[in-house]
Amino acid sequence: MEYIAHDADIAPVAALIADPTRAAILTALLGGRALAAGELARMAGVSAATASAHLARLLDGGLVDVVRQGRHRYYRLSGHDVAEVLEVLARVSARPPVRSLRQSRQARQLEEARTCYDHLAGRAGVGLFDRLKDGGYFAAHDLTDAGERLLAGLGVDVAGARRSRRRFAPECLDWTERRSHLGGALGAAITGVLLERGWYVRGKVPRAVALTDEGREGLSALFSGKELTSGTPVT
Amino acid sequence: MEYIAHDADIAPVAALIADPTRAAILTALLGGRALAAGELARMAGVSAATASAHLARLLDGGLVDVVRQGRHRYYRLSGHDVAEVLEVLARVSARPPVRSLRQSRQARQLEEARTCYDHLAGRAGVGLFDRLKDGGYFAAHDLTDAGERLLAGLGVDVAGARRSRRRFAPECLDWTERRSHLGGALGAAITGVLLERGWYVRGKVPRAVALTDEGREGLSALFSGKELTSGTPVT
DNA sequence: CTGACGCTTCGACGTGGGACGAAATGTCGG
DNA sequence: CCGACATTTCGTCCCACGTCGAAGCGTCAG
Repeated sequence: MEYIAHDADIAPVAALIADPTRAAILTALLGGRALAAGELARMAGVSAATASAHLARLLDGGLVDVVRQGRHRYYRLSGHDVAEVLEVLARVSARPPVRSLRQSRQARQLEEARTCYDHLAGRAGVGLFDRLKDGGYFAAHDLTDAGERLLAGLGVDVAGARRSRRRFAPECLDWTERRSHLGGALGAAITGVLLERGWYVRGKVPRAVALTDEGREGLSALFSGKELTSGTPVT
Repeated sequence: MEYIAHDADIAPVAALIADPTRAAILTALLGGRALAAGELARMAGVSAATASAHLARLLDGGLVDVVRQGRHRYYRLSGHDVAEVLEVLARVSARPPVRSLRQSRQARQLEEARTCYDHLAGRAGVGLFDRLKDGGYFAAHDLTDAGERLLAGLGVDVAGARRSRRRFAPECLDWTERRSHLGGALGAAITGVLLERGWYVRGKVPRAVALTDEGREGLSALFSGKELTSGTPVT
């Protein structure tokens, strides 16, 4: 259960953003225009010397680019991924402490079962994936022979999914459940069949789906009577 | 030219991630499982006391949740947006210093002219938007009367674009040019006409498009002889 | 050539915060 | 009720870093 190696040192970049003055400079630059050092100093409310030191560090860290033009030096964000970091950081920084009732009801619906792009997610997605693994239908990022037969019987075009240019069966980390569900071409193919058969139907809230009675019976029969437990073990 | 108010204090959250020990804890939690305090201390290579202090700060900052279970305390990331921050931060932290020749050639093609979803971006997109504004065809986030006539003559279904549920004419910040181009329903409609007329054709690289000779002439005539300059003024 | 201006480098100062060991709190097994 | 264990709190040390004024480079105007 290894994940893609994405262990770049996060701390140094975060440290660059962590200083209030540098954060002010970066958000000023978020507008997309290149700004002169002096102007940034004024905006951030520090002396030219201080701003210069900060800009040097941001430059060294690769968060900004500089364009020398006459006796001015214009700084700008070094790329759209930097802007993305700032925006996503702003989003979590502005997180409201609590949610309204309406929002929390919708949130609960989405936690139960929803689509993630085109495949099943939420407790339902995680549960389905667990049952595929527990039943010996799926292992090591691929279907077993038993799994191929199971899905063929259900009407899933596994061969077609394999020919697709998408990744076949990547695990997709589910953040309300903090566990993985099945994504990619296979996840989409399975979910397509579930919706066609009417085992799941789309709800009013955009990405929500709901299990129908037929779906409950069908899935139960498919996995030969095992209960679909939806407990949330912490480990 | 105001932007959406998104000026949450970024620095405090960044400061939480900026410490190497806390960053190690957070990335350990990125796997999605809830982990006990002692385990996190071991993973981060610090004493239990130190880890505890860090976890308290992360908790206070709202980056992690805690679940008390017996004499253990299991910590986990507080939401998927936190995970998003970490991942996007990892992406910029791992940025390769230089690009291969092939990549840089493709990058140059894309910088010149490309589609952004369904509308024109890159130098071409920014240039087109500038000429619309400079010619008095577009102002204050909407077409002027002259602009309506200009685009009607070209065959753009402006009325249809207005009826669309998409935003009509939002400015879309272009990160290779660091300037805005035209997006939304209107941007898509215009780009559709440009492609239909063969003024731009799609290139081999996925999102690349290229200006044809007819396109050069047509645009030149449209804007009554003004040159299409592609200089890059910094301000 | 000279003065004005923009920016960076240098030197010195002060504070914030991360590290650990030891002791306190809390929880489980018997 | 009592030891074993997990976790937090407390006290202390110390270094890293943000801040500014002054001095040093470049660049432009005349």
